[in-house]
Amino acid sequence: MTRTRAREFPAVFTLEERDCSINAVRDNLYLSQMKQFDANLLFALDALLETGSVTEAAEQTGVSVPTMSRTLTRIRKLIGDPIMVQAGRGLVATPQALEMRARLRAFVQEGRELTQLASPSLLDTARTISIRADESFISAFAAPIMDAVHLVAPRLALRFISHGEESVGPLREGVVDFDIGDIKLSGPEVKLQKLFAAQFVGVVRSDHPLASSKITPKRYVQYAHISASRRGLARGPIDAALEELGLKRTVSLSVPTFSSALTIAAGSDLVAAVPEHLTGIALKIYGAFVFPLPVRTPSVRIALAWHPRFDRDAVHRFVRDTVAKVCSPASLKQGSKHS
DNA sequence: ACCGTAATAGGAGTTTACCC
DNA sequence: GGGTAAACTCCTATTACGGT
Repeated sequence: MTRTRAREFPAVFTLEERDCSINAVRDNLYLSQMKQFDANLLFALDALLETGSVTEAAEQTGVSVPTMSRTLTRIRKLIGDPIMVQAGRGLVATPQALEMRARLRAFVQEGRELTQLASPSLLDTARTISIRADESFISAFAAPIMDAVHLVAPRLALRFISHGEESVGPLREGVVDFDIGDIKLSGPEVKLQKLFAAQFVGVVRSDHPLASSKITPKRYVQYAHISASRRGLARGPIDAALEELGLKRTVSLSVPTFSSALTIAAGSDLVAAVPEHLTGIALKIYGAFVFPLPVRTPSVRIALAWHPRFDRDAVHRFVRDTVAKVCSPASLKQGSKHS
């Protein structure tokens, strides 16, 4: 496997392309050269030719003088030429070394560029990151996340897609970079980071009669409700909590998303319950009245999930950190206050 | 196998002693 | 005083050795 690759890109491994033809690769001589080859030798030789001194080349490359001296010995053996010979206190390059110099420079330059490619600057990275999230999360966080991302990585594009069926497949294949929501996935193929615990709040239009005085469970059930459920379910944790108090609400309308429930509630007599992170939008855009639910409902743990194979990816890490910052409880508090 | 420390070898520049 | 050779010093490369 490795040998096949070496045959495909022989020029990377030696300075003499003519000796690295497919025929030469088949040659035992080339294979024995491959065994001795170390790309660092060429970086060292470049420093030696540039400085004309073992001492300075050692300093430049961060090794001791004896190490550089031994490296020069290895280079001499590999190339079969003295490469640099004593001239007074220093060394001078042999004609063969001088002949190699220009190509060596190009090799070193290319090597440096390649290693820089491995750790790209976020400023220059052009890439699209796909995030699968619930629509309420997208409404509340897509814009602030994008703003925070673009402060550091202006060429990164974010693609939010609606929350479909949860599975590891898309994460593994890179079709989806992140999954955000009440993640049920677990196992070695999923990395999780908790973002926040989402509580539900009630929303009505600003001049709704419910907003005129203290909202008790009894008053809460006196008005017709709108429920948000992707699967069209009219019953949820709120109904269960009310039932414990011997109360029952009337759900007159059921819609698939929290955003539409919010929009409809803000322009009707209906009472909606939406995740707390939509409070900002409810207040700022709709001028709605937002209130704590009069019954206790369990909070939903919102987490960020990704596949371990992207764990060390610099862009992934940056987006993860940014999402976590934007969604931190401190940011959420500030966001609600500002709205 | 590779690295660093210490010792060694060798070349060049500087200083000093000696001779004219 | 000036030129020359020997001694000394400094710098650099190499090698031996031990540690990781």
